[in-house]
Amino acid sequence: MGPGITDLGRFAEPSLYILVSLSESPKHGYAIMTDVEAISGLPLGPGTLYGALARLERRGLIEALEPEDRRRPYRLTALGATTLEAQLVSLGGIVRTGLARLDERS
Amino acid sequence: MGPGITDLGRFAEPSLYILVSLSESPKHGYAIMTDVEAISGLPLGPGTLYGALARLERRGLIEALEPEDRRRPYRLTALGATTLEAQLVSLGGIVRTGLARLDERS
DNA sequence: GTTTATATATCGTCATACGATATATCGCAT
DNA sequence: ATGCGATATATCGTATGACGATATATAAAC
Repeated sequence: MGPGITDLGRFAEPSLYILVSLSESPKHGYAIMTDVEAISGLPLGPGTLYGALARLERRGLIEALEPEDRRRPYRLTALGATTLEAQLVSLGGIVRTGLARLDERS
Repeated sequence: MGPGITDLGRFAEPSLYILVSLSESPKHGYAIMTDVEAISGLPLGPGTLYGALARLERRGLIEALEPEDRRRPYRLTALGATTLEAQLVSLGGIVRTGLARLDERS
C-alpha cells in the first residue's frame, strides 16, 4: 500500500498526482515520475505509474500522443481536465474543513 | 472502486474523511457516516466504514471509547491528529498546484 | 568502455473499497 | 399495539488498485 510519509494506507493517490502533472503540459511516463516526486515528495515507481496510466486512459481522462523516439507522451483530455478540477475543488473543501476543525481543538 | 461523482477510481479516500469527521469531536460509526456524507457529498456505506475504522484503530490513529447504549464511539488520537494535519497540508499543496496549473491553461 | 540516467513494461502480492446483506433497537405516527 | 423509518453495528465476497521487484534497452557522460 503505499506508505506515504505517514502510512495512511494507500493514501498517495497516484492517479491524482498524475493528472496534476499532466495539467501542466503533456508528458511521457518518466517525466511524470520525476515531476510527481518533485511536487509531492513521494516517489512514484513504474509499477504504480504504468498501471495508473492505463486506467486513466481507459477512463478517457488522458490520451496517448504519437511516440517520439522512445517516449510515449500522454495528454490530459477535456474530460480529464474538468474531472480533475472537480476533484481538486472537492478536496480543497475537505482540506479546509479538516484544518479548521483541527485548529478549533484546544 | 468507489466511483465518486466522477469515477476516478477509489478516489473517495474514506479514511481521510473519517479522520476529518473525528477531528471535530468523537463520534460513533453511524454519526461518522452522516457527517462524512454531509461534508463530502459522498455516501459512506457500512462496508467501507467499519473496515476503515478497524484499520485506523490498528494503526493507532483513532481509539475506541466506552460504548454508550448501542453506540461505539471513536476518538482521534494524538498521533491521528498530527498525521491528519500533515496529510491535509500536503494535500493542500497539491490542490493549489493543480488549480494553478489548470488556471494557466488557456 | 563502463557506469549512470533515461525510458518503458510486467508480474505477483497484499490492502482496500464498497455493494450486499443481516440483525437489532428506537421513536413516532396512525 | 403495530408497523415503519431511522438509528446502529457487523460481516462476507469481489473487484480494483498500489507498489515493490524485476527485466530490458538506449542515450549520455566520464
